[in-house]
Amino acid sequence: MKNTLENLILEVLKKLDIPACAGGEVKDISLEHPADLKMGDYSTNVAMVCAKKLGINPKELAEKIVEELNKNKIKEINNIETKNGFINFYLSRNFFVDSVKEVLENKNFGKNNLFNGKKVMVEYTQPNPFKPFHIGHLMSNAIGESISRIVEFSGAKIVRANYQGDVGPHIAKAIYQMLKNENNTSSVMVESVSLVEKANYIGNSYAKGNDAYENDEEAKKEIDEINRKVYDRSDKNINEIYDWGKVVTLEAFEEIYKKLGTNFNYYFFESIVAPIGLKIVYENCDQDKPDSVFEKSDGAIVFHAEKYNQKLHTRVFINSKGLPTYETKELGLTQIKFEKENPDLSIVITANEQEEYMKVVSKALEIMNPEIASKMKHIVHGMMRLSSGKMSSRKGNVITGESLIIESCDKILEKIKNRDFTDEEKKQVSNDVGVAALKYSILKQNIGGNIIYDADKSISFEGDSGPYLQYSYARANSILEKAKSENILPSFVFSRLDFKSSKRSDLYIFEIEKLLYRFPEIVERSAKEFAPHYIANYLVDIARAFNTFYGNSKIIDKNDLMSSYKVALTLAFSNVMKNGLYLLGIKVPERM
RNA sequence: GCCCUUGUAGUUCAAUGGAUAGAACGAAGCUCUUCUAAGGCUUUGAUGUAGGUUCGAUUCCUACCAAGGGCACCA
Repeated sequence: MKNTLENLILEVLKKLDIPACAGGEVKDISLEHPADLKMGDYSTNVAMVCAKKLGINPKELAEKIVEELNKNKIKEINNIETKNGFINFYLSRNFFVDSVKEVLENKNFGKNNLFNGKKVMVEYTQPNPFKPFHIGHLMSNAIGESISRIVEFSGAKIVRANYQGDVGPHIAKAIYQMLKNENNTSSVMVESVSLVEKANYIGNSYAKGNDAYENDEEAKKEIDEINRKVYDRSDKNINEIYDWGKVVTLEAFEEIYKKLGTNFNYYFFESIVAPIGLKIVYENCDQDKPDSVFEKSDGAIVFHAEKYNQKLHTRVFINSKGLPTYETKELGLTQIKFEKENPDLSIVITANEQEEYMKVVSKALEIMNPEIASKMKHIVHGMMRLSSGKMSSRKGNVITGESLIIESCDKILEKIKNRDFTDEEKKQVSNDVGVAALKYSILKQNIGGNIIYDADKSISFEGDSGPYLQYSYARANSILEKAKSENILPSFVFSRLDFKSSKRSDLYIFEIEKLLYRFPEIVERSAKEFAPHYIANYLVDIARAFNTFYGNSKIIDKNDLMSSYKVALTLAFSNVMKNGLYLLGIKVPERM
């Protein structure tokens, strides 16, 4: 539709002999949906832009253009008018009814081909064994999963990857603490203890070990020693705890992924990636050559990124003990990704605290392997902070990602306890809705900014929330079932008649129609910008339109000729809502 | 000190350089003998400061102020 209108406008410009604009070389011309539905369905500023070039009155030019446009109006256009220099197009009932029809008939409604034939690898979540699954991992997971689905919906083949630190100081800290509490540790390392308890024990050990590392010189020495032993596997006792703890924490993570709805294709580990990175760095470090990428400095091997871009800074790639840092591991990781899958685009999603490091790593990569570097994309998200000061890591009452999920799900369970569900259904619904509440609160806003998480607010599921969207879907679904039982089938027979723009109940219908056909554009924009929040905001808009319609008119009514079309509209809404929520990684309960 | 990001109703967030800056929460009022009230309908209120570019700036540029992050052997 947009292309059709653009062509019509171009033709008119040619006719009016406005060559400066007719050639299309003016970039400022836009054709878009106006914010206000009263301003029509499409709107263009072409008259204002051209008038400026020609030095004439924009309003007069707009009127001339409208006059020409009206000479051969196509059937999808109802009316064209001009206001304040804008030219507004009003589409006809035919167009809207056909677009609702398309939602029902086209199984691929909403898809686009932005990434057709491309393979895209997305790395996200990245929790570390021996550490708790914290809130940041939850954010990365929600964002990564949603971006994966959106890009997949846009034609790409998606490869989901997770990257985990199975070596390094954090492991040594946890093991140090577990060795100290040997009795407790051995009592946890038995079959009868649940996975959750085991994982909690390890997570708490890490927190205490970390504390000791920072405040106790003796402990620091011991931990450094354990760290070395973890690398070279020279201590039988440590190996035993390490192997056990790694399996336990990874299994606990799998339980969380299951709840969140993620399936990874690859798990990359730092222990595998580190030697590859070391090799790359050593191969590109030669003091005798003036163009050596890496240089020795104070016993470490560093990269002077500021040489290439003064906004960047120097970073250590291999420390003075010969151990690789995060930067070097990242180089190894990237190489392995391209060896295994050779993606057209490789996305890494992390918190924004890693943005500056990544720029340096990416500059080093660019010098050594520009082709791969050009296919890398780093997407950063903000940090989740709690609105109340209740959380304190020192007191040990850290809120983990997992505890947030559990808290949220429990609240839902409480809310639906009197509903007519089996225990199994209750469990399923409370899980789906609880997870939706969290995911939505992460995805509804631009991913770059910090999120202020208010536990109390996320528990109240009103208004702008995941459960609100699910609830709207469940209501629609319940209508569709009732329609089926009363034998009112979706139909378009009376959809083109008897609608009046002056009738309120009809206005509610128009609003849903006007939002429905925009869904594919919204998805495409989300894919182009890797920004799920456009979809989240759109879904709230359409849910609100549907709920208004629902609250103010009766849909199932045997005496109403329009009832079958209203059912068709309800079905179209439920399809779009279902697809939209899928793209956010949110499940849709049929009842709730 | 340098670099990056962010400043929008009381609060949490929207707004591809466009029209009267949208929602939600909160607050006040109304609404279930009718398809799920986790709903619907009213009312209330905002672009950090100072310049610049533009027919038009929340959006782009400059300075300042404020918040967050990063600046060598943690990730």
